[in-house]
Formats: sequence, structure tokens, C-alpha cells
Amino acid sequence: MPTRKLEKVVSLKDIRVACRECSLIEICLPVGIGQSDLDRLDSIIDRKRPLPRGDHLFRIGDPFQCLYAVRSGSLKTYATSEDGQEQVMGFHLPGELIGLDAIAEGDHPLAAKALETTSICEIPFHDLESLGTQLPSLQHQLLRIMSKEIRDDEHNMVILGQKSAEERLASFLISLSNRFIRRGFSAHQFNLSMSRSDIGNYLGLALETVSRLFTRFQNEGLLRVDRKHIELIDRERLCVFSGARCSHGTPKQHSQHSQHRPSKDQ
Amino acid sequence: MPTRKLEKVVSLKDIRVACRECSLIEICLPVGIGQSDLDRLDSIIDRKRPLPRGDHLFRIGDPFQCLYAVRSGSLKTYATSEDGQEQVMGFHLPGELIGLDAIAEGDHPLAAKALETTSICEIPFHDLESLGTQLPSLQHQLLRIMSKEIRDDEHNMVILGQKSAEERLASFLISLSNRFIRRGFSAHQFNLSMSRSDIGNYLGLALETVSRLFTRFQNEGLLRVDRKHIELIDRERLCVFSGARCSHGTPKQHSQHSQHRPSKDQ
DNA sequence: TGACGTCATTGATGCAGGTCAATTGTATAT
DNA sequence: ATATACAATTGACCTGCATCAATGACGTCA
Repeated sequence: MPTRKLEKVVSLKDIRVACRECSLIEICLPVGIGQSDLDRLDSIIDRKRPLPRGDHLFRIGDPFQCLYAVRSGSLKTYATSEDGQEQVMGFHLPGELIGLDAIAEGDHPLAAKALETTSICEIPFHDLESLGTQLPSLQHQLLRIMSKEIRDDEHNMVILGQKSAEERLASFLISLSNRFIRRGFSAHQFNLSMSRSDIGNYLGLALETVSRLFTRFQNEGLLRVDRKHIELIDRERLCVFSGARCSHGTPKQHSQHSQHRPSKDQ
Repeated sequence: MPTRKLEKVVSLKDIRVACRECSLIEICLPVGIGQSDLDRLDSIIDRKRPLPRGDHLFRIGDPFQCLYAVRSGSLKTYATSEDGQEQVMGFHLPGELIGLDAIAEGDHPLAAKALETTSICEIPFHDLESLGTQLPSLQHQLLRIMSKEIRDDEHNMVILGQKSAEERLASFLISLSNRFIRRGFSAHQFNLSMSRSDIGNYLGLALETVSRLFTRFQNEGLLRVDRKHIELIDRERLCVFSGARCSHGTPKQHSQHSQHRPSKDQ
């Protein structure tokens, strides 16, 4: 639940919002779907009532029937190892598709749980697929989205594989910020809907480490933390801390390539 | 280059092997493609001459034109961070598809380099996609394969996120062994085509750690190592060490949960 | 308003595994 | 054979982060 830049009130009443009117359409299906086709897509989509915080959208091993698109709120997906402890695999914001990993085997390898009150579009996969055979551009979009997912997962592997705790948390915050931007929310202020423990788990860190880093970042003037609320004060420098080209994001394109050594410009 | 169980000689001469005659077809495209459709698929596939060890199939940023299927040999894919160091993202065996992460953005986010002499099927994506619009089962397969890739990446995140060095290497070996089994190779003996450094990088470990673990595993009678050659002596126990339900693979299901503390049984 | 549970913060301590370094083994070229 | 280059092993040391533990802050319910 980031702070809204524009007031886009989502009434809990009008569950029935057509895809063509949905403000998330360009995130959901970035390009290539015509208006008339959009109506056909809309016709197969089911919009359920909002999921309260803590409820599961699906659990591990549930049979795969539908893909889900987040309309508002947020969720986490997680696996559990045999000894019962969970591994958070991702956080999912409005406009994102969940369940792509279930297509292959016919059941969900992960569980999805609402981190706050969350509304969802339910997309029966069978219908989507047969609609896809009629609409090549939809089919193409689907492949693109899955490809993007793979790319994102690879990015996460880099973070888990070779970044320090500091770099991980910085990357995480920048990444969140970037995703909020795309959704029209503020890049510099947002609320974390997940706990420190979830963040730590997701980043492969202990929750204490996450907490310590937040205070460290705050002391260094990079951001301000108040409980769940985060304000990025020096996004620039946080990027440097994350040890990555923070490509997309705030419109600041001083063409500053050619200086890959961070060169402590702090 | 695992040791062959069945003698399936692949002559370097007959580059032209139809999909329908390819022994990898059930790995490449597990189910659902009819014989006649297979010929149509075959017609768009290009088979180049083998790639020598060390050569790149593609590099980071190369424009995306084709997917690639490994026919023989093996490759690694890797990213490089701004400071030039590489992160190995995966190792790719015969029957596996490479390049799925490039569909979304139109360029390859990773580089792919042959670990040994390797032959490849080149599949122009544009052709594949338009063939897909005519063959729903092909389309479906493509989605399944991508979904599987996502699931595998998630599995890797678990490994990098919360497993110990020992568990990581054990998981890696078991996973390799499982993949060899599917390809008709020996489950208990194989050659690693990648260096210790590649393995370490892939698993988020220092190469020294990998080396130490190999000797430790050997001392504990789990396996035998000779340079690149690995012989799994006690696959059973290696599974336990990996701390995971080693589902697919050799049939063994002692249900021994409830002892998550390693309890130094060494 | 107080009691309780959950989440977050902060401190103290220990260890797994990274880093540095030296040595050996293997492969290629000369 | 010898030289060169690189891959792998092994040892010694050190540090980043996990772990354990105590305390504080907040929300909820009676």
C-alpha cells in the first residue's frame, strides 16, 4: 500500500471493472491488444471479492486452474521446505501475474498469501490459452510476460548469489521503488506491506540483519524509516549502495555510464 | 559429457537430423506433438556445426532472434556485473532450451558459452511463434517449458537463499544426476564439464569451498572424485545431505524428516 | 486501561565460509 | 624434456552475518 500520487479511489463495490477501463492494463498486458480483443479477454476474467490480509489465494499443491492478476493490495508467494520453514519467493504488486510457475506441472509449487486486503482478477488458464490461439498478440504477450518472469528470477539469483547484505537490501528497495513508479505511485515514499522477517527471508538474510541495515541506512541519511513507512531521501546513493546499474526508475538520465567504479561520490 | 549407458554415436557429419529422429525429442518437447506437426517444426530448425569449447553461442546484449536447443555437449549461461565479474546462471545439457529469457526485451540478458564441443539446434523464434499459432499443442508446450524454467529458477532461489554450502553442493550433484538419468546417461557416474570455479559461482560459494566439500564428501564415502570425473557412491546419503526431498531419481523413500538439525553425524 | 501477542530494535557472541597464499597436478606448446 | 599456464587442492586467518537473548513499541481485545 504505497502512498497514492493521484487519487485513484477503488471502491470495494464495483467489483466489475472491465479490462479496458482498468488502469493496470498496460502493466498487465504491456502492448499489442486491440480494444475489441480486450473485451474478449475481459469476458473470461472473473473478479472475486477482496482477499483479507493473511488469507491464501492458493496453497502449495493446489491444482492449477487459473492465473491471477493483482488489482490492488499485495501478496507474497512462498515455498515450504520439508521441515516446515518457509522461503519467500516474491512479493506481488498490482498489475502482476501470479501462478505462471504452475502451468508446467498442473499444481502450484508455491503458496500465495495476501499481505493486506487484496483484490484479484482470476483468469481461467484454459480459456486464456484457447483465446490465445485466436489472438496471436495475446499469445505473444503471454510469452513475453513469462520471459520477463524468467529474467527477473535470474536477477534475483545474482542478488542471492553474490551480493552483500547491504547490497541486497538496497537493491530490494530500489526495485520496489521502480515498481511503484510504473504503477503511478510515489518513487520516494511507500509503505512496506511485508514484515522484516519476510524481507529477510526473501533476501536470504536474518530479520535482525534487515532491521540493523534499516537503521544504518537511516543514520547515513539514505532514507527514513518509521515502522512500515519508508521514505527514500537519497535514492541516488542508495543505488550506488546496491552495487547495480539501477537502470529504469526516476527520470534522471545524466548519461553517467563509463564510470562503473562507484568512486564513492557520496 | 557423462559416460554413456547406451552407445548412441552422434557423428559430426550428419548435421541434418530430423526432429522426429532425434533422441531428445521427449525432453525437448515432452508431449503432444504429432508426427506430421513434427516435420513442420523440423522445417524451421537450423542445425549449425558444433561449437568448440569456449566459444560463445551468444553474448550479453546480442539481439534475440532464436531459441537454442542443446543437442550434445553443454554450455553455461552467465551475466556480468558492471565491475566485470561474472555470475553463472545455469548449466545446460542436451535437450534443454536456451534463450527464453530474451523474448521479453528482444536482447539476451545472459551470455552462453560452450563448456565443451557442443552442437545446437537453432530455432528462429519468429517462425516458432507463427507455427505456434497454427499448432495449439506446440504453443502449449512452449508455455509449459517456460513455466518449468520459472519453477526451476525458484528452486535455485531456495538453494541460494537458505541452504548451507554442503547442502548446495549436494543438491547440485543430485540435480545433475537426475538430469543425466532423463537423458539416458548413468546416474552414478559422470564428468563435470564445468570448472570448480563455475560450480562455486553458480552456487554462490568460493571455489575453495567447493573443492573442500568434494574432498569431504569423498572422505565420508559419499562419492569419488577424480578431477572432472564424479562417481556417486552413496546417492542415498547424498540426498539426505542435500536437505531436500530428492523426488525424481532413484527410488528411495525413507521418510526421515524431523531431524533438521544436522546434528554433526559426520 | 491493562494484559497479551506480535513485530521491531539493539546488543553480545560464535562460526561458516570467504579471502589470501602456497603447493601440486594437468595440459598444451616448444 | 622443459617451460608455461591454468585448475585444483590445502592450510591459515579473519570477517560478515547468523544466532541467541533481552527490551521496547504497537495494536487488539476484554
